[in-house]
Amino acid sequence: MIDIKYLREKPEIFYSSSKARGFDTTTLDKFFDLDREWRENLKKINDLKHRKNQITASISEAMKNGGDIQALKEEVKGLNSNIDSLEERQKIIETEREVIVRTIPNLLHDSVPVCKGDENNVVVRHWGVASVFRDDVDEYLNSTGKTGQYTLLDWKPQSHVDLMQKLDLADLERAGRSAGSRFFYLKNRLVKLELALANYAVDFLSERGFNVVEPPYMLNYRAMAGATDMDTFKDTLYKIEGEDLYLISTSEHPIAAMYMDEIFEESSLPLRIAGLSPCFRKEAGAHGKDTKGIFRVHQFTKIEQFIFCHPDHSWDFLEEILGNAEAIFQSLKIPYRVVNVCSGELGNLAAKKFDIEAWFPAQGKFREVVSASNDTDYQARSLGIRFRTKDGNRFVHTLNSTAIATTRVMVAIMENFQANDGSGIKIPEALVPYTGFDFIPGN
RNA sequence: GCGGGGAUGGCCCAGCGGUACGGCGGCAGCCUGCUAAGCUGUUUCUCGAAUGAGAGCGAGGGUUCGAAUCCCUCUCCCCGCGCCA
Repeated sequence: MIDIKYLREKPEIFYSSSKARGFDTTTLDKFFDLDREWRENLKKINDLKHRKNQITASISEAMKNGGDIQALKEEVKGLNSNIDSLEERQKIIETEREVIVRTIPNLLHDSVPVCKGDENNVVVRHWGVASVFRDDVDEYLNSTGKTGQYTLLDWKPQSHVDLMQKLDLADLERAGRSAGSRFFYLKNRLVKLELALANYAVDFLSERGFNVVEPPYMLNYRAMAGATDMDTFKDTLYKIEGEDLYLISTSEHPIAAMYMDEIFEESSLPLRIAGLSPCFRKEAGAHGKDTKGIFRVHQFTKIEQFIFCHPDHSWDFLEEILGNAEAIFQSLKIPYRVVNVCSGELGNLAAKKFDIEAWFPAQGKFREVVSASNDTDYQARSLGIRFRTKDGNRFVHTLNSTAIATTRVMVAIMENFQANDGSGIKIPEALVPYTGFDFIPGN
């Protein structure tokens, strides 16, 4: 959540940031109304309590000296009923204010492009020589500022759905029956490929100073509410019936919550953590999009980068985690572009976000495979994660980025490295030590 | 799941109906040539421009003029027992 004190101090900054995001600023008006009443109420309550404390002390005194205390007792009872009713009102105000404050998005970084839809996303750079079918050349060039390099294909690449069926790598129909749409049974060498990707990402990040963590796959409300926002709750989280537990939608959340209410020594920052977990997502509102295959699914495995750091360095670390993700895709030889995501498309937590979009030759477009965000102190404040300084405790900054979301990367590999006769899929060289094979053949 | 013991400031710990003791660490200052030691003060949150006031003893209720302390419910941790891949 945002800093209430700062909101009181500099309301205009929050109004302009909210406007750029397309966030309804009447919410901010409501906050200030409630906050004013809250402070007035607090003053009254504290004055009454002060009086009560004085009387209580004089009762104590009177009892020692054998004075009369009946009248004093009556006065305290009167004060108590006043205090009770004011505190009841105060609780209501606090709850309402809390609900509102939690919806107020993080302040945008200056470099975030302002927009409504995703049209103003800024392409920062692109990498690789893409395989582009002749009909998709315009799309590819327009998506790379006309400077993207490519190999022209005169044959239409097959979709990953067709490839998986042809090569017996997944069973989607049976998954539909036993679990529902957007689920899958992975099979054979695709399972090995997934394990290889997970292993590869874990090794890659370990070598770059990350501690590897496999987190709980469920969180209680308090941890989840601290690590996420209401949009995530509404649209993506699965709840366990009858328990205070939610299935995680990314290991970002359990890892952020891992240090809930803790205080780091400054010397222990930055703390780099690589999270490995399945991710469960409702994908509400995604009807009609990517209904086939494993591109958009309710359950997938992801290796995530997470960093707790000193506030002065978080923008450097955003470059670091984005760089790590890029290095992974370069090592896999998957062409991609980096996008600076515009204000209207940002989540509430992120002050700035870069997406990496890989080129998918069968779909003929760039699509999101990585999201790298700096949440500044927003998530840390909700979770109470601080570090010690000689001038008191300050909130850390938190950052997160995908390293590898296995399903999407497997789709990218299938689409980019399929043999032109549909006979199989080549495995990127960097993965071969992990898979133990360099090709997925047909039967 | 059953029994027993716990949860107090950054950390350790006392208090067990009269408003949170002491230590360690941190910070500021004093003091010796430096360091160590020693001495003094300070150390959480909220409101307030400020003198200041309020809150805070795992969480939530209750009894009382007054609750860290007594009562009830819950959470988590430790030690046994049970169950278990």
